Amino acid sequence: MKGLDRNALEQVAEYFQSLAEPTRLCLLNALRNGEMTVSELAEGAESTPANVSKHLSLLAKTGFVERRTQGTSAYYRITDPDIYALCDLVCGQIAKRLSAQAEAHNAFKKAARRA
Amino acid sequence: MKGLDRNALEQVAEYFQSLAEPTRLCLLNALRNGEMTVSELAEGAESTPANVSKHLSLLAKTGFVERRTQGTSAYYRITDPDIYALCDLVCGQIAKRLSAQAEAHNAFKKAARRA
DNA sequence: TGATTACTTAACTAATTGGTTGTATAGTAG
DNA sequence: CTACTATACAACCAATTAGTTAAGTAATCA
Repeated sequence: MKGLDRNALEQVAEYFQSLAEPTRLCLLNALRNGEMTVSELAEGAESTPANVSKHLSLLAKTGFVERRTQGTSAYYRITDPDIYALCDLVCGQIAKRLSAQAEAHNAFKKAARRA
Repeated sequence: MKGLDRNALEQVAEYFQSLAEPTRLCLLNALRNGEMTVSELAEGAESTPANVSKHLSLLAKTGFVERRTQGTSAYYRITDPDIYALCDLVCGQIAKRLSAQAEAHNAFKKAARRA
């Protein structure tokens, strides 16, 4: 990520955009355990099949998931498990921030006690 | 990222959302080389100071950058360089996809030649 | 065949967002 | 003080988007 032209930046942004929605993250997280149908995913995500289907087709378009049909059901699965490395990295970043916040909070309380 | 409640998912989504915009990625990329003023960043990103200022305050609010003023200028810098690990990981993912696409493209051409 | 199930998609609404423009603030120079 | 510079911010607009609703498609079963 050094000499990035506008086109490359847009690709990276689109990648992040796919992950910038709680419901989609929930779907990807559910798919950690293997492929699932739309209705199973909808139940797990506490959403409607229509909404989940829309999110899944976006994730399919951007290459995060793949689709397989069997009978009247559509099974979705993760294309490349490496994306979880990304999610875990982000979770680590957020955890780091939260602990930094906690530390700052403690420091503040300490200072308040001194005052 | 296993047992994630709605709140955690929203935090992660917000994190990704901050990175889901080409101009903001451009700013973060420019800040790899150290702190810069708003107008310097605006020039580098081929945007207006007002627009860049808005993006920077979002990045500051979500904790990606920090602000320092000197004279009439505002200098921004990266809070935690570890975010670049994330960006590089994403670039790697995208590169992987592009090469997969290229391979599929070649396979298609090969098949077409055979037909 | 008709009925049911599972999913997709189009149309719509409400909310969000990137960018622009104009105004306000703060520091600096004369 | 005024004038100028750098930045921030509010108001606004156009475009995008998450979610709902209803209609449409495809496979299964009586």
